Amino acid sequence: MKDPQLKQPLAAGALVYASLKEQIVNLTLPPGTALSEKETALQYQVSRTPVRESFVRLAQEGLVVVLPQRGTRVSLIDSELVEEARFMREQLERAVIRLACDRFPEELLLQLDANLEEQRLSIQKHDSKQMFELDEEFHRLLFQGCRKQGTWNVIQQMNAHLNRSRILWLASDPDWLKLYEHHHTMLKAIRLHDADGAERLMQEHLRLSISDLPKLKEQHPDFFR
Amino acid sequence: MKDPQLKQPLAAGALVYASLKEQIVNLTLPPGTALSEKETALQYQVSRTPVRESFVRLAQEGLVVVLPQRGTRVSLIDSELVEEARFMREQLERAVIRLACDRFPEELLLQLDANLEEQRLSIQKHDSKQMFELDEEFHRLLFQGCRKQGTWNVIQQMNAHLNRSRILWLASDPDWLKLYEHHHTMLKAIRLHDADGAERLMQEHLRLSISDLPKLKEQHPDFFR
DNA sequence: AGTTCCATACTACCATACAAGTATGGTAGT
DNA sequence: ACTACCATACTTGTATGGTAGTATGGAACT
Repeated sequence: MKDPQLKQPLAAGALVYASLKEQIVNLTLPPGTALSEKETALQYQVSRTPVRESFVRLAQEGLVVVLPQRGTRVSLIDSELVEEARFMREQLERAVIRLACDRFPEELLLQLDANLEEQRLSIQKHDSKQMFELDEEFHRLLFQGCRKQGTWNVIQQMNAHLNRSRILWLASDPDWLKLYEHHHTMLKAIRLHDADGAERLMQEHLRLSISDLPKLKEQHPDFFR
Repeated sequence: MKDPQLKQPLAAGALVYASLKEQIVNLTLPPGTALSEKETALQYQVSRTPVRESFVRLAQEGLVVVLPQRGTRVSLIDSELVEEARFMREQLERAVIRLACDRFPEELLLQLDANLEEQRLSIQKHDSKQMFELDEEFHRLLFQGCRKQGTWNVIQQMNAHLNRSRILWLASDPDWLKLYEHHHTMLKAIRLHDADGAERLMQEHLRLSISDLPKLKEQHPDFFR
C-alpha cells in the first residue's frame, strides 16, 4: 500500500503555504499580525527556506506584506480592493450565468442539484461555515460548466481580500434561506434558458450576499486599511 | 544626493524575476524552453536562492511549470486560458467603459489624449512594439480612471497567456490604424457620455484586436498545448 | 530631567552545502 | 543483437551560516 498522496511525496514547503493561507483567510491570523521566518519555521518544524518560499507566494497574492529587513505581517484588508473584487465578480458572474442559460452540461446540473440539497441540510443544522463553502462551490460549478474554470481561479485570487470581509460578515447572521432560494431559482432559470431572468437574479444575489463594508469597518477598524 | 531607487537598495532577487518575466512574455524565451536554477544563477551572477524565488513567483503566474526533481520549463500557451482571458477582458472592459461614460476624471482624459497622440506617431513610424505598449497603456488608463486599478492588475495576470499570443499576432501586421480610430471614437463617446455606443465599440475593438487563435496555432504548433 | 548616541537583538536577504528523486548512457548478461 | 541493470550526472527541495539593514533600550552627556 502506497501513500495516498503519491503525487506529493515531498510537500513540506507547499504545506506551510496552504496552512498559512487557510489561517489568514480564516482570520485565525488576523490582519496586522506580525510573522517571522524563523518563528514560523520553528512552529512547523522546517527550515526557513520553505517558509520564505511561502511568504513570497503569499506576498504575491497580497495576503502578507513584507518590508525588507523590517518584518512580515498579515496584510490589512484593503476596502478599495474589496469593492473592486465585488465589482469584478458581479460582471463576470452575470456574463457566465447567461452562458449557462445557453448551454450547460447535464452532469454539472446534477452536481448543482446535489449541492443545493446539501445547502438545505446545512441551513437546518445552522452550520454557517459549511454553508459558506457550499455557496462558493455552487458558484464555482457554474463557472466550470461554462468552461471558465481559469476565470474562477483568477477571481479567487482577488477574493483574498473579499473573502476575509465575508468571513467577518458571517458573524452578522446572514439570511441563508434567502440565498438558498436564489440559488434554487437561478438553477431553474438555467434549465428554462431564461438568460435575462437569471442575470437579474444573479445581480441581486451578489449584492445581497456581499458584505456591508462600512459596518464591518466600524466593528473592526484595526482590520482595515 | 541619494540613490534614485531609495526604495529598492537590494533588489537582486526581484531583478531576475522581472528580467525572466520580460523575456518570457517577449517570447525571447519561447514556450517549452528548459530552465535550470543553477544555470540561470550563473547567468545572472547570483546564487540559486533568488533564482528559485523567481521561479516560484513565475510558477504561480503560470509562466513556468516546475516538475519536482525533473526540471523547470517555460509553460506552453494554453489556448483554453487565452480564450478565457479574452472573455474575461471583454466583460470587464465593457463594464468599465460604461462607468467611464458616467464619470471620468479630467486629468486622465488628458492623459488619454496624449497617449492617442503618441499612438499616431508610432503608427507613422511603423513601430509595432511601441504601439502595442501604448494600446495596453490606453486600456490601463481607462481602468485607472474608474478606480479599478486592482482589477486591471488581476487581468494582467491572466494575460500572461493572452499577451504571448498577441505578441505572435504582431507578426501578422495588424491594422493599427483601425484600432487607433477605435480608441479615438471611444474617447469621444466617453466625453459625450454615450455608454451604449462606447460599449459596442469596445466589444468590436476587443474582438478585432485579439488574435485569431487557430491560425497562430497552425503557424507555431510547438508553442501551444 | 531631557536628549543624543551606540550596543544589541532582532529582521529579511543571500550564498552555499547537502539530501533526494529522475533521466541517461554504458556495461554485463542472456 | 538485445535486454536488464546500475553508476553517474543531472534536476529541484531543504537546511544552515553569514551579511546588511532596522528598531530598541540603556548609558553617557548636556
